[in-house]
Amino acid sequence: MESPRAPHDWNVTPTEAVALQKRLREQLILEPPPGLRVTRLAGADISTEKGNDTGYGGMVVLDAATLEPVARAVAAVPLTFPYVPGLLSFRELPVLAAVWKRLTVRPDVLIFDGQGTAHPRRVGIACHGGLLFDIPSIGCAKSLLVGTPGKLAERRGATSPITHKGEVVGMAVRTRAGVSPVYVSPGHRMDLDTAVEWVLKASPRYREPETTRHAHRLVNAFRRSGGEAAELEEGRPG
DNA sequence: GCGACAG
DNA sequence: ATCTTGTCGC
Repeated sequence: MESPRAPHDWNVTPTEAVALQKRLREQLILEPPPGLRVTRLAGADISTEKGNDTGYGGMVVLDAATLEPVARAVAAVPLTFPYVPGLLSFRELPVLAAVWKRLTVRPDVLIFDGQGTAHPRRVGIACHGGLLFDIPSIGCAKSLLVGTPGKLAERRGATSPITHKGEVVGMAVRTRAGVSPVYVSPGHRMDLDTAVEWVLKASPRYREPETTRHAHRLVNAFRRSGGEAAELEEGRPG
């Protein structure tokens, strides 16, 4: 008997990856679990360096009320898939899956650095990762892959739908007044409104969510340390 | 065919 | 994403 969310093989070609995305898309649940209570938020990211094919990944779990780090984990894994626009998850998720196994404190929502449904086939890394880890997830990207947002006010909190081929696939969200917006879209077990709500709550001061900022700093420190986890695994100021 | 193209 | 110093501006 096959599990509803049996992990698939990562050893695939770009053509096979596209076919897999079309199947994964059908498994997406674009609605949050009834009565979802978010007490912990987490951010995921990976860092790489030019002459090295290693992906240094990390995740940081934050208390949703204070946005203070409560747990973290890292993992260094060889990268076997190239960066291809639209297939980012096949390059980064093998690394994040190793990190996820080491993360003992489970978050209620996981925010990815990349798109959710604002994707050519509506299966960005946030969707794929949400399905893989079976967790409510959000895609929060710094730039667009597809779609066009309408004009949005300069004040923090302003939003404008991102339309692609006649449908709303995400939302441009101004997390900081007068600064470029971030592009938010639901991953899995999530809807657009809830995704926007949490990205704004997680970004009280800077353009990017604290989840992403913490994860970004963690993986960069991890990479520069040459893959020496050591103190990076336990609580340490960001 | 041409241009666009998350990280 | 990464390679990289200084510099303009609040």
